[in-house]
Amino acid sequence: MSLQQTISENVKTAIKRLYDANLESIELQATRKEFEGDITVVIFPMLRVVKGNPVQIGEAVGKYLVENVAEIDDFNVVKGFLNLVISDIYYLNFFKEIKDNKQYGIVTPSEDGKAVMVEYASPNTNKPLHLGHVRNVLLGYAVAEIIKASGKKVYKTQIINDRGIHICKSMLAWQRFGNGQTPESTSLKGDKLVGNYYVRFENEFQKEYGEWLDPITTSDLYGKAEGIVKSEEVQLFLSEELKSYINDGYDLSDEDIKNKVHDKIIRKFFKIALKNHFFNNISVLGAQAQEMLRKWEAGDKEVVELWKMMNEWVYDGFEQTYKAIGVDFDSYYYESNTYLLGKDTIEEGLTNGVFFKKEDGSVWCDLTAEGLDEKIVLRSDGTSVYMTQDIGTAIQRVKDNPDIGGMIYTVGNEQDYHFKVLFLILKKLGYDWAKNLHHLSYGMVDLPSGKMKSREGTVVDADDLIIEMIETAGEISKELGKLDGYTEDEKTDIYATIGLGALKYFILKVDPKKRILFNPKESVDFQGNTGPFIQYAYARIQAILRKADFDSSMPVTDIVLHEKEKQLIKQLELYPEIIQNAANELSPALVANYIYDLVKAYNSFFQNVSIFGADTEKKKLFRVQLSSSVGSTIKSACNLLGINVPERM
RNA sequence: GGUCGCGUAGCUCAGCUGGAUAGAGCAUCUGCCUUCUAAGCAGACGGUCACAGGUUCGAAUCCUGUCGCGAUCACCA
Repeated sequence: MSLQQTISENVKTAIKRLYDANLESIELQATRKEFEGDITVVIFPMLRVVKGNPVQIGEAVGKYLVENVAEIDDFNVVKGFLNLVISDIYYLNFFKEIKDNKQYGIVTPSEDGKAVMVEYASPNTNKPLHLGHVRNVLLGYAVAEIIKASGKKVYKTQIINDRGIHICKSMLAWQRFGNGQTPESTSLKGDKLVGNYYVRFENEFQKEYGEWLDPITTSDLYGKAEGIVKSEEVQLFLSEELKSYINDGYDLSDEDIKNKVHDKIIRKFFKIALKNHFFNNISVLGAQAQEMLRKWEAGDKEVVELWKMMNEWVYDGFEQTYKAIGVDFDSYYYESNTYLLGKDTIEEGLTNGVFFKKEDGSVWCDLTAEGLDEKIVLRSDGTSVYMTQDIGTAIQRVKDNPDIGGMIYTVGNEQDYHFKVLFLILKKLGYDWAKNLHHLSYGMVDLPSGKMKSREGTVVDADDLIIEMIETAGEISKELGKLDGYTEDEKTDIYATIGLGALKYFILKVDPKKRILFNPKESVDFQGNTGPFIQYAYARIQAILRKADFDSSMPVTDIVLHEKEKQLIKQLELYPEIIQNAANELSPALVANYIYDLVKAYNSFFQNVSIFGADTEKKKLFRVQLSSSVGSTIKSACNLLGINVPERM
């Protein structure tokens, strides 16, 4: 029985004996720093069944507990709070139990238990990975590790969006302007090379579009747009935009200015509204890209070859990035393989009434009863949509891994609605695992200037970012000069550990739901609540352990604990619960914050309590053991976040 | 407009299923390296927890409304 349970039971007994009343539950909390004690019983809730003064009740219960519970040494009552002082013996015994357990806090998955599949990364194969992907990958990986540590089997997977018009754009640009360039011939990472051609396509297309759009008067634009855009949409856009012009101080009572502003807004509107129309119906490049997609779908040999070649380049590039970040996958699913999946399921669903067919032949799912809209699951021409393949892929994944009991999708919060619908449909289809589907929804990573935009060149490239972080770590390290005497290779390793640690912690310490503001100029801190702060504490502990070249394995149970030592043991005590909470909440931030608290407590101990200068041998021994235990807990928790710890820094 | 999420110190964030005087880091200011790594420690300064109601012995936390920011509402993925 845990101490918390013991206390709860005894409080109940005390209330029963003293007041002849029954309590269902007892509220316990850690005692606040400014009061004496370790665990606090909150008296207020008891007032519902016990009539009386909370202070008097507290006194009475406290007295009972001290007399009847061996672990409780003393008590005090402040208002309605009964603060209990727990004996050093309890903490020393607890520490004795965990000090040699390298797996402390981690639950080994049972063989026959259900597995959880975690999907993350999910890149398109036309562009390199950027900061947004970094958050995705770090979150997904960390959540997978945390769930594993909480006692479940985990599969890590991703879905690669390797087909569609966006890929054809890069392919076409490479074909037309590439002159046979390859990653080898250019010494570029494959994803970067392909990304360059995607950008090239966009530039060429914009040129073409601009030429078509520019010489035309606004009245001509209205003519072009007939039947494509509704006039209400134009008006709505106009009135919204006008507001911002008025805010900016434009004087719209002046006819001349008014007309100019109107003209500008109308052009802006049509530039957005007609883009798809232009691409689909007028653009030469657009027609070529679409032709390429048709050929790909028809299995045209040349196109498929090109597609395979360029995708391989991209995959190589991605693998390098994943490796640099330090994440991995157990399986890969490719959209080109899964996009046709799900159709059979739709057919089945039609016969048993989950879906219905409209006159034009398109198939829908009616979710109005659940407060959502109707959702299309099959086009009128019988082809799949996004939803169709996600249904198919989910089912396929369970077929591939029959022990799957649930899945987690790491995808940005812009797709909240999609996953709500997906999970609902899978439930309606009657899969028992559908009740255990979760969308690990996270906020966007934004820049001070707003969203990252590739056209404005504000995308923070993942590889560049990693290199920058490592360089910064190197510079700081050199300034401090603590790694003198290490080889260049060893130094490079340590810089990478620190730079990546800073980046990972920076991203993971924030609640996934919240959006992150990333300022490339200020970049990531190395001081305070940061990755290096934690790594530094670990490195210091290792220095202590290196110096303690004597046998320190003997348990110590008969010393008086220093306040800082007690704090540390209490913090260690929390670790198993933190892992379970983080797994339930799908929140690596809980682990990150836990490590931070643990490290703060250790640093305080380290600077205020002398380890080798302890006044008795036993205390010295104990402090070395405590340091060791804190060190391995830091390492263990950092592992859950994918953060490495250095032996020295 | 409908739906979802967010709003806590100048900035970046904690604050668990409601509990004591709302906590950290950065920034600013004070101290501490001839003793175990100062990427650290000890301290000061800094708050109408967006706003208004409600539930409660007790609300940053739960409920309702308002405001602000973001996302989403395709036979795109």
